[in-house]
Amino acid sequence: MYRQYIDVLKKTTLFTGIKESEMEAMLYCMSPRISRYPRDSVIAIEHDPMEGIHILLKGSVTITKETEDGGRTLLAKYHAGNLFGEMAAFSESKRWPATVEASEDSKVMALPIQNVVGVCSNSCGGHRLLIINMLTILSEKAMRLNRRVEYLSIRTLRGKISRMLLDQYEHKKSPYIRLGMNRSEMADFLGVTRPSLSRELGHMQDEGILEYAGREFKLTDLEAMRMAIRS
Amino acid sequence: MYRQYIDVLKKTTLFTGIKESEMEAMLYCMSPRISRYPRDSVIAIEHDPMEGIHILLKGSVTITKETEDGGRTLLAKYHAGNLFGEMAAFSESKRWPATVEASEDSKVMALPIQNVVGVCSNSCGGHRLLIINMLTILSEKAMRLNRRVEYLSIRTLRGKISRMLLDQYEHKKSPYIRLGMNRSEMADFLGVTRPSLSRELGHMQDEGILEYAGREFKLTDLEAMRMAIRS
DNA sequence: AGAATTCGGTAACTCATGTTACCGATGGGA
DNA sequence: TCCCATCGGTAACATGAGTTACCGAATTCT
Repeated sequence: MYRQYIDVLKKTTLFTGIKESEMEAMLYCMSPRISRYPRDSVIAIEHDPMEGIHILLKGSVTITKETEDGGRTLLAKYHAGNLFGEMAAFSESKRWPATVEASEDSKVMALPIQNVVGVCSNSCGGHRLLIINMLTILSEKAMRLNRRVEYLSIRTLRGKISRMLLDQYEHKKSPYIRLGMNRSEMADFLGVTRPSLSRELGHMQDEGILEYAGREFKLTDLEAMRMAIRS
Repeated sequence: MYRQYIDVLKKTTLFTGIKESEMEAMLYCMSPRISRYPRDSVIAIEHDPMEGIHILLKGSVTITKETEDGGRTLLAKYHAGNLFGEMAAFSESKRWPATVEASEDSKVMALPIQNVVGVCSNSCGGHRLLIINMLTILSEKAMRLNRRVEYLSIRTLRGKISRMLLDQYEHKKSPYIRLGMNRSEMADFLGVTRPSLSRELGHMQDEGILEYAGREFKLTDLEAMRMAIRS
């Protein structure tokens, strides 16, 4: 019954380390609810109570948030194999912090949290791993948010840019960096406007601190970038 | 052996819902490591590998982070009954994201994460609750960080102030608000400088949007505040 | 009581960033 | 082929917020 979904489910970090053979049994054990949503239909509305964590089996969904003036901001877009709602599912309020809509015909698997953390009647061994994975997912999410807070807390635009690129540098150990986002997204991520970002990048290139073209960056003066971060 | 610590441990949300009678057995089951640290000694250094989640049994600790220029920023100060290290303990890297030092003579209980999520040989019932609590703690942390990102992403200072106070208003349903922080901390939280914050608060008071004295605020024009947030 | 420290308001000045608007390059669809 | 949308750079201008410095009030220490 759930076999057809195993390939998609393997993509989520929720099941890393769990054998395929175990997954089907675990799914039965957790009695997921699978729903279809036609394109542009609403999956959940901000403030709605939520029943568990969700895995997108097919299609894609957008996460949006109402702004004060009635507009919308796109927070994220997820594709098949992505997990969502995990942050709020275990929180006190258990309410959706944003609105979720299907941007294509989609299929979603909802796992009630009691069944995720619950005592497994089959006492399946993978369950413990599942919980560890869940903890890891939440930790990583918190760590990412923490990093973002650090970026946003830097007061100068040059500092923010430097911090972001240096982090990539530390990670890849290479001065050649390819970002996974376009300018608008980058500006958004750093909490500045796109023209301001473009201008500052231009200045930094003029000063020989870095070179760039589109999403490709080459860091040429790491010291200058480190300087820029100093509070 | 662990009985003496039960009163402190009850303060942490990690044990909420767990009976005192069960706690002692659970502690044995998790074999915690208890260490003493004299005042001003270092408990953990940024980037060190970590072995688990930590509970402060006695004393107080500071969490600091090195800035690029060799200075330090105080991120938090914890007291007896506080949990720390929970975010990184379950992350991929399992390294301390900041430095922890004892600001008084302190006693710390470290719970290795394998024992926290591990299969309990006594199959103690509280263990499941413990794990749920751990998930809740991480979720709440992520939610708080998320909120902070929202504040920091607002471009205008007036917007940030408004958002922060309106959130309190929604929460308490009262226009009379008492903040749990002083001006410097508030400025830091919003990612601005203290004089800028003071100035803007002054302007808002002049315009009759709010009144304040120290940590006490009275919101008089909610509409104006909502206006200010509009991206 | 006097001194030192912390806290918060204020003011003058500077400048970094937001705003707005326009333009060219690119690429996909009709 | 033309049109239209998206993306990113640029420029002029306005302004919001950082910087620095000072001051008084409240609090704590000696």
